[in-house]
Amino acid sequence: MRVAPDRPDHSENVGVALSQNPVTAATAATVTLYSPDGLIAVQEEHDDVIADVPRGGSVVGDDDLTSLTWLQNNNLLKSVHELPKHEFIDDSARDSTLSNSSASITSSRKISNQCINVIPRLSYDPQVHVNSKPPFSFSCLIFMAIEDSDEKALPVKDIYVWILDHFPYYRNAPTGWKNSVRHNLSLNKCFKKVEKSPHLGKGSLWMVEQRFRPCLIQALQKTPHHQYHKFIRNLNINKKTSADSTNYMTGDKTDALLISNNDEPTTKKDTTTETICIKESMDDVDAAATAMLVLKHGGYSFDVKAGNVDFVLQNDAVSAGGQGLIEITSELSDNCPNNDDHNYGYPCSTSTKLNSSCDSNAVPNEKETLNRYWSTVREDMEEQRKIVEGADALLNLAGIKTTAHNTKKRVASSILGDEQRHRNAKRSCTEQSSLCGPLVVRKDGFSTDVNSRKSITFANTSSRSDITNDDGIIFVGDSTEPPNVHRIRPRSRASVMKNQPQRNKIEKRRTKL
DNA sequence: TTAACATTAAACAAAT
DNA sequence: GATTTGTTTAATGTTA
Ligand SMILES: [Mg+2]
Repeated sequence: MRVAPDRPDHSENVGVALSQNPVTAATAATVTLYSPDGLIAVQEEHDDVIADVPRGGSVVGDDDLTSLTWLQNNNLLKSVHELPKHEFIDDSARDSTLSNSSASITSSRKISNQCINVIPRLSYDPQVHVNSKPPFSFSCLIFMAIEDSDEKALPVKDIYVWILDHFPYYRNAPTGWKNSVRHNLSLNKCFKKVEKSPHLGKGSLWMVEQRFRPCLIQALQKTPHHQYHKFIRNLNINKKTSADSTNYMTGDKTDALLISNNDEPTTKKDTTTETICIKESMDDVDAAATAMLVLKHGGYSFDVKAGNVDFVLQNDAVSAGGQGLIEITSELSDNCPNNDDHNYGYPCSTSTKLNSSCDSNAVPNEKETLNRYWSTVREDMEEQRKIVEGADALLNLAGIKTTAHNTKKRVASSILGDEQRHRNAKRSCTEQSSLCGPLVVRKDGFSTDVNSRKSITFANTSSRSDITNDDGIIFVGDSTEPPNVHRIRPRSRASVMKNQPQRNKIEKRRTKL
């Protein structure tokens, strides 16, 4: 008999989730911008500005990526206990804060008369705000836990323990979170299983898949209110962690470890040219070429610095946007292999916004440090570029197709593009259509995602005789791959109904007129 | 509005 | 046999 997951009633637990959205407000703000060439621009803007007011007086954006704290600390070795405990304002306290918020705003920021919707920077302390759900996603939590371990690997049990230790919220949370952790470990490509010797207990160890590490870092950086470096003892953002296989094999506790051999960079769903290239080449390319291929395509040595490198080259003239942001296109983004379902794709989108403001709490010679940093970054980039070029040449000689000179990789294939268009066009129609979709037979092996709200879009293609047979079966795709068959599920009634209030509203207004 | 991202629940199998 | 671990599907919420 199965025991249903325990779901304690926590109706009395008045937990407050951190707001995910920065509060915006019309303000007059002085924004200090730092760019790679060391230029400092001071902007006086009347605009909607993120009301994220830092301690210490200057304006810091929603992440510290460009702050010196971030750049300088290869080893962001901070204790969670360093977190201040008094500035966090949860939603319950927010209302009262709003009325006198201007008192909390530092001198660098003048609040216009109309502005009321500003709250001071939140400083979240998980040890104190035990009723607030941590702002970190499960992947981030897992990542932090693993990174914080000596071996850079943990069994699930220890991941639980780490999370409980660092985020006591989960002590009283519904037990489902453990399920979520396991779910995430399992589904998320960023985490891989590593076998360990049986006598070490049940289950496997879990590690971070190196090539996805930058994505996880980026996800951390994007976490609102993140202070992740305070949770991780040794998050070395500039290097591939040394604790991959080698560290493992020699570690005290783990000398019987074996790296699982099913941690291929590709899964059955992985249809990217990038990974396909790698997979196909493994058999018939010599080791050197393969290594270079890995180097090139995987970015497996992949690190934040590499990402920044490209950013510099691509953005020699970095422009400061009107919102106090420098918009960049980072190679980091492109290198994050995140296009597959269940990549749990970390926010490695095509463009990344780095908040370019600086923290006045940073060390005094920050400008110099930044300049130094960027110059080494340029050097590194040039070196890397040469290696990549070499790899391309070698691989082309070996008859391996590369995406040389194509840093913008994985542009959606035409098939996907078509699908996308189909979906875009059909999804809205589908909402009104029958709640019972036909059977879809996919021949192309593309998305095996049976998420109804994606797949059902094909239902409306039933009017197309070219892809629909008499049984109402729809065929999609034209490759010779074995078909994936699934029955399209309808969009749930609840989901459909969700849009109802709005329609009513519109209708009401119309009749009023 | 949409796809992508994320969370939660749960069924189920295998390992311990 | 019970519990833990791991995989998978489903439903739905959230974000850009
Ligand atoms: Mg995984």
